[in-house]
Amino acid sequence: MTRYTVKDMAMLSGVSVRALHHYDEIGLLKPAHLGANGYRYYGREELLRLQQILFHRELGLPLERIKALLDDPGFDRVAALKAHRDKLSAERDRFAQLIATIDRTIAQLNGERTMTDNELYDGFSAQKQAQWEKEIEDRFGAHGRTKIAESKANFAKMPAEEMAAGKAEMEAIHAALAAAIDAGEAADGARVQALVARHFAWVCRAWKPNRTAYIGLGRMYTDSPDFRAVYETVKPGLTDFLAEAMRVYAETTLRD
Amino acid sequence: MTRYTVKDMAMLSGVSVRALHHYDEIGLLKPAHLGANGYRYYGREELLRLQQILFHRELGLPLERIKALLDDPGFDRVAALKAHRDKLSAERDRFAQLIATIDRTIAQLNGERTMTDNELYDGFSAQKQAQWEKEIEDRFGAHGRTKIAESKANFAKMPAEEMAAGKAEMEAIHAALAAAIDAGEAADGARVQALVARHFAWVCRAWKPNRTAYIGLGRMYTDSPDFRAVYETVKPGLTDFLAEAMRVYAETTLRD
DNA sequence: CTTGACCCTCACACCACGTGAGGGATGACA
DNA sequence: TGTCATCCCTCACGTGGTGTGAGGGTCAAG
Repeated sequence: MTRYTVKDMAMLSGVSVRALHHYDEIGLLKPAHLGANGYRYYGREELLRLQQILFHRELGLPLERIKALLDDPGFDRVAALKAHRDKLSAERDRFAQLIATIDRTIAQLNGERTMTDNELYDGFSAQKQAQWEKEIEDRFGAHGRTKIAESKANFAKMPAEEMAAGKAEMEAIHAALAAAIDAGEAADGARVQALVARHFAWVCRAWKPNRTAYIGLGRMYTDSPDFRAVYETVKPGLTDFLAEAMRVYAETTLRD
Repeated sequence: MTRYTVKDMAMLSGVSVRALHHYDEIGLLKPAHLGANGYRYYGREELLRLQQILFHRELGLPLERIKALLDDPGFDRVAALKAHRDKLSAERDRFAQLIATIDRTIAQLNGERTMTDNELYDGFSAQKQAQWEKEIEDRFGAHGRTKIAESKANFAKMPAEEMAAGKAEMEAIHAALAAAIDAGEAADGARVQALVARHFAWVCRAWKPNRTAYIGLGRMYTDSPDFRAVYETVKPGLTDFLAEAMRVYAETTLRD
């Protein structure tokens, strides 16, 4: 029977020895056996549990909740792992997207320098237009895919803590917009416009649109069945409401 | 002149009011003006800085470091973006690794489950599980406690005929290479080169490459995300280590 | 002039560990 | 048989980035 010491576990898993002590303290991961010397000895079962713990921790769940999850007798390991897999691959896609955006931004910064010297505005604007269109395609595809994957999974059941930070922000905005609709607020009202500002800021993380671009994004929300499906599940009427609010925001605060 | 209160900033950025207070306290983000009433008022400048802060924070930088970065007058945007890019791609790779690990775990768990139902999977999963245990034993287990170098030497001497399947042989080589990395051995060292010879023999089962072809295979390992994900799951750094070892092997013992 | 939603400053609580002190156990080698 | 390095333990305080009040002032609308 394999017997791992704390150091072994630490090396195998990458967590610190102190963390393992902590997990023992709070009852999250107890050793299989305690030696007469007081040493902690773990087995294969504990190694697997630790792996589970780490996957959950990766997604930002508090240890207490992880404990509750793993100790739940109705806990399905494979299902949990598959859910993890989906979330991780969504996150990976988001990172890939951010990387692409950064690359383009760097290229743009470099291009801007030579542009001031050369004053080749035409080619630049055409290039930028193409770039922008491509960006929307990228963004659109990834966004829609992750969203649909999420709603296809048990979106309603998912605890708030399990949301990744960026997604949580988007969700928060959607929820606030839905609440605004419920409260009968107008799309051009101050509160809604503040939310749209937040939405704009969120979009700007990956891509900074000008006035027409932002309006175009809103129109894309309304015209695309995929997007519409997603938004309408959050709140009926949200799609058109948001697009209209975005139009107002763009026309009052953005430049072309 | 736009004037944002703490709440405005909080809503726009998604940060809590408390966090803004904290950022003020530590000098990371100070308000543009303080009202006679003591209220914090922020402007567009601060909003932009806050976005920068959040971007860095998302990558896990401590606030102190973010402050130092943003306050550095010689702050190079392009360099910062490139650093971002590197970190993001590292994160993306790490996610890819985790995904691969999850897939393997799921396969393992499924194997355990279907084992009772379907005997076809039985041999496969048992083999894989045994292999996994063996790898761990070799590196850290109570059996091979004598010394890593010893068990590795035995491993290296083990004739290929004793291996049940080609897959097992490959996995054994990977495990031994991982152990070599742990032992701090060099890619051009004798032991590692012996392992690469074994790897070369394995490759030759299906296809006999010449010098450049074998080097190219190594480069393919490093360049292909799929390959990289697999190798990095076995041991971080294994991909590049193996490729380098292959290059040395090819240049010293293969012809063109 | 009230009401409710803001704002402020303390100040203590929290999580998931890091860090170090002080001391025992183990095992390879001289 | 000692020696020395490397493990192991507990105890306990420190840290970062907030959350969560308490206690009290400010502001805009009705």
